[in-house]
Amino acid sequence: MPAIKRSKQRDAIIDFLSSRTDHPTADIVYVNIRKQFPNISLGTVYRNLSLLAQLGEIQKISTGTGADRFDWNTTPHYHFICTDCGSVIDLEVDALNIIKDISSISFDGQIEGHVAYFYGKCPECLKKQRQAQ
Amino acid sequence: MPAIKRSKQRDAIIDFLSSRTDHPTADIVYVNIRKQFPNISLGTVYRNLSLLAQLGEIQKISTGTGADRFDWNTTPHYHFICTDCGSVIDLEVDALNIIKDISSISFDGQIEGHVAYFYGKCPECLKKQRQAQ
DNA sequence: CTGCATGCAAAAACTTTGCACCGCC
DNA sequence: GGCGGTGCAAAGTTTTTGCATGCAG
Repeated sequence: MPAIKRSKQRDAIIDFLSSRTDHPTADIVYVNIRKQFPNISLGTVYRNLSLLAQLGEIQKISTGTGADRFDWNTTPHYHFICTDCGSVIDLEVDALNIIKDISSISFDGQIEGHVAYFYGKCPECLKKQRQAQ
Repeated sequence: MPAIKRSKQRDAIIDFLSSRTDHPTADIVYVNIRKQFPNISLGTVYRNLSLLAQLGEIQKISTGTGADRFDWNTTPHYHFICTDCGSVIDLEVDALNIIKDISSISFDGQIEGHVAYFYGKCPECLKKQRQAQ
């Protein structure tokens, strides 16, 4: 594999992601990095996000609705996706329990990782719903 | 919401899905249904798959790589996705354990459902890997 | 009849890629 | 200078949608 050289654009992408906890899409990253690098291209953003995800420096989240999102928080945790507004929120769940469940699975293949998404209504949308009644 | 009328095309899609356990993509459904309805359009396939998923009659699986897949098996179960060949395999895990974990999550929103994907190498690819060595 | 479902095609949404150029080591 | 990264644009992939027509209830 080719050597990896540092670049200002990639640094800026990491900086931006580390400043957010709301799991931005590639396009949101692009729009924001443009404030600093007006000439950066969407292709570069995608290339770097893919690279960083492969390196394990960020996490890619496929919500199943709309564009993929990216999370700088690589510690084991899970995601909640609001079915009303689409926002993605970190969940603190003890991964150990789920990992214990995995070890009990009878499966001939080799399980190397897992992701879990929880769906429902986020606190914001719950509040709005109650107000509307 | 509008009333739902039965259609031969939708019936055929359900029939096809119920005959498979390999979680076909919309395109695979399309190609196969065309044997029976040569004039069916991809749009109709997508419309019906979305509808059925909303009704809870099938399950949509966003693997994060390539097109979404659809599963006729709506009983609680999880999916294994092979990182080598992309195949999707049903996993028999006791959902109750995971649901117990969920109830212990401290979260102000309302969790209504969850999905989990497990990644790794499927039995087939493991075998090939061993043979190649 | 009424209006939902379909076929068709265009377009939208999202992501990847080829290529020439730029800049770091 | 060599090689990886970038910008730009084109193309690829997957999914949605507008509209006229067809068919179920």
